[in-house]
Amino acid sequence: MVRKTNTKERILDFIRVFRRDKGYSPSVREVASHCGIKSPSVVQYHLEQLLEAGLITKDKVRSRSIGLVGDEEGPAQVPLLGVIAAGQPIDIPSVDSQKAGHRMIDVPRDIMRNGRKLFALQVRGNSMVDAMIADADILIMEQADSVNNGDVAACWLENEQEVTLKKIYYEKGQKIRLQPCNPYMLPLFHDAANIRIQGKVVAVLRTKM
Amino acid sequence: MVRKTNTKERILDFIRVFRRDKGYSPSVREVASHCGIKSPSVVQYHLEQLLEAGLITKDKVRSRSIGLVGDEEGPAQVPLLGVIAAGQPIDIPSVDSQKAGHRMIDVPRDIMRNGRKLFALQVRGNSMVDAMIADADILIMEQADSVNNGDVAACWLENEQEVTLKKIYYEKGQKIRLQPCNPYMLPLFHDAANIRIQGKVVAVLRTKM
DNA sequence: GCCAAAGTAGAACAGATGTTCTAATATTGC
DNA sequence: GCAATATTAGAACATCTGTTCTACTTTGGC
Repeated sequence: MVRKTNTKERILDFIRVFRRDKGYSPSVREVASHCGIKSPSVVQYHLEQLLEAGLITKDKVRSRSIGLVGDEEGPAQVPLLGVIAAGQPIDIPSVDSQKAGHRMIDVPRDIMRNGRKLFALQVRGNSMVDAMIADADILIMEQADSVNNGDVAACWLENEQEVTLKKIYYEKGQKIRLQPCNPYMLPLFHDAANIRIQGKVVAVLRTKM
Repeated sequence: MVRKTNTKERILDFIRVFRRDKGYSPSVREVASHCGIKSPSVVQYHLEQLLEAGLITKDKVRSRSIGLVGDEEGPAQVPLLGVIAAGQPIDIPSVDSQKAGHRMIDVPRDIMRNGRKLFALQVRGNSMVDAMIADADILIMEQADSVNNGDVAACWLENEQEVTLKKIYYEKGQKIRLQPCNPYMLPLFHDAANIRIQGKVVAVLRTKM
């Protein structure tokens, strides 16, 4: 099966962007069509379970009556947990503690998908120009110990004692290919043992120009 | 006839409470029923006029697609007006026309300050790596013919026939210094006459990693 | 491999829904 | 009162839409 992401997640995501975009909910068949599903009954099948799980609301028989729970309102913000620089590992004090006076960073709504644990780090220095990331940029990251091939991740390199931001590809023989985001630069190869994934980069914001 | 309030007002009021209550819009016949109207065509008749007057939005044929304008505290979004690439000038079709089916881009709330006319352009190609901007990045821009020293602007270079993104510094003698955002790169100098400012870059978003 | 469970596809149906057309009725300006 | 305009009704239609049912395929545990 090629499908990587969960069908229910894709459905939720589609409903979210559709609603945000159009102001009303998609029909069952529109969901099917945009999520690569061939039959409305399949959508119905998943909607019933999402309803049971309390993730959506929905009136019987009413068209376009799907609602998302706990979605709207409340500004889209993530806590700024610290600084990321080349020479020091990321110290994440526990993402949940947003109570502690962390500055909150405004982010685009559409990256706040179903309860992902997101946080922000501010880049210090110019060590990541090879990842097209400038001094003072804000990285929006998701907590993760491991990532999928092609994801951009923040990695701590044990031997080098430094943080780097690269696309991750798992290769044969416990090797990991670190591919710079800048397409003009060449990849590095490391032993998996040398690399500690510290989080997955979801977005980059540059608002101070 | 006993009807005291205007029919259009009653329709608008009903749509408003219905949406607030249910989270989606009523159907034409539901409007009719709750507003004491006997025929869906009458509702259609009034909806057309409300649409013309710009008081509601509505997609043709889509059920329950009525939206109220200026109501619910729209999410922070700006219209994606087009593409920006090295070899072609930016063609901005008029920032106001957000009605035309432009895709709307979610942006951080805090960049939407005091009614600035913002729009978004998607970067195509890798011609702006020197500005730390990657392919597919989203530029959030503000309409502007001129900028202040140090602002990052999109400039059209007449002689070279290309778009570039640089920090702008006005120097003596009608010269303009174009300073790359990448601190490792050297500035260019141009005659002011060769440069047409096309907009000021407010932010850069990179959400597809 | 085997089996149960989960997921997908397709068809079919009843009712909902937006739309259009024509005709009737009410309102307004003169 | 009269005519022009605005509004309302009703019917009819094509399509959209939610729902249900059955059958088929994939997945995961053993």
